[in-house]
Amino acid sequence: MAEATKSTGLRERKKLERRTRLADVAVELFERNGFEKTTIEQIAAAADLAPRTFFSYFATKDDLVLADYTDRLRRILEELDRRPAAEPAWEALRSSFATVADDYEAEESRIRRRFTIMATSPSVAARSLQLQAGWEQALADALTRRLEADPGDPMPRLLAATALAVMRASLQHWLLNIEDGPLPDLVQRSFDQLGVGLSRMR
Amino acid sequence: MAEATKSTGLRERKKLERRTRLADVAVELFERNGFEKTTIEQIAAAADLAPRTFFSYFATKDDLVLADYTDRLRRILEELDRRPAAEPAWEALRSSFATVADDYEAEESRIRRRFTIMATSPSVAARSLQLQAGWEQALADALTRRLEADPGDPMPRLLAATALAVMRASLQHWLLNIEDGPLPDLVQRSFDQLGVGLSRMR
DNA sequence: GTTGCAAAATGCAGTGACTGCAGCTAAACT
DNA sequence: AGTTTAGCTGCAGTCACTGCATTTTGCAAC
Repeated sequence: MAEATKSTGLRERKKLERRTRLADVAVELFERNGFEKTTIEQIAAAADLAPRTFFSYFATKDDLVLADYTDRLRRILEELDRRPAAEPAWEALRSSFATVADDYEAEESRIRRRFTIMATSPSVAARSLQLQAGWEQALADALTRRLEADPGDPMPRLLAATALAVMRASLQHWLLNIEDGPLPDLVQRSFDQLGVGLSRMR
Repeated sequence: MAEATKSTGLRERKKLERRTRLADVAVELFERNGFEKTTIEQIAAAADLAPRTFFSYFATKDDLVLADYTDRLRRILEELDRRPAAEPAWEALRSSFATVADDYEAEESRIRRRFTIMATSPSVAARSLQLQAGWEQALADALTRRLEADPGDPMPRLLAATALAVMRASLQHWLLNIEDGPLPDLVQRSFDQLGVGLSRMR
């Protein structure tokens, strides 16, 4: 039972607890008063911390809303690694994103709340896209390794960009038209519709 | 000769001149001193305007770098409208983006300069992506009309998102690997590689 | 349990983007 | 010339975010 509980010490535990507490009270305040009208000072006060301390946990106010993005990317990459090497790249991407779609579906309320905030505060939406651009890079790298392609081959990046675009479009559609069925199905269908041409390669 | 010269009056002409002057001196300052280290005060001074006046021309400092984005979107939409209605959507998109690729190619130095600024100042990159998200919406709307699809049909958005992703990936590849040939060719090829599955629909 | 160390929290004093408001200048119209 | 009005300007203020100096606190060695 080496690292089952990763709370190595009190210090680490407190750190994590403070981070989640900040994110929690922040989202609550955002929903009550709006993102723009909530100041960092208020958030820090609600989390019982000094304003200055906020910035050792989050680089920007935007990041507060997108706290789990890092995990999400890791999840995609893990799933991608788990797919058999013989499987065509587009297939592997489809499966990986389907898994993530399951996660989203399971956390619908959280996702929806975030969507609401993004809809009214452009800076958060912008930051979200910027983080996704980082995902694109990471995905492209992973695909380059997977396909054993040249570092200069544009195909991995093209695949990564397209997959992310499909995911984003599906997510948005799902959030706005929930009657069209569960997200994983939507993602599957979208990937398939694009995939006819792609699944052939490798 | 009603609106051949759209300089209706002195007021309009001055307005336009000031706007371009601001953008010009700003880019110059950005290149010399870096984006972050250039203040709005300096820009206004260099353009011989009051700092407060800057904000009646540009909403944010970021927008200064992306001054021409609106035109670019209009261009894409115009080209799309110009394509024959019988042409499959993916084909039409490919042609439209190829035209824009020509524009980019012709303005390589400007594009490259902007790319450099974006690479070092994340907020500009984020803003750029956010504007592109607006393009996605506009493109999706145009495609919905073109395909006479239901307002709820996810396909137009999927097409729009994918096309933009392809364009972005191609552009980035072109900027980093100029030896791989002209941008329009790259765009064409990328569209084709994805298109096998798509060109069938409509 | 006391002592010494390092990480983290805090306080302070800034910088700079951006906003609202109120007054002024100059273009435009009669 | 006289009036209207769009747009420039100055001023005061808010707030995200930063660097630096200081204090607190978990932790480990003794």
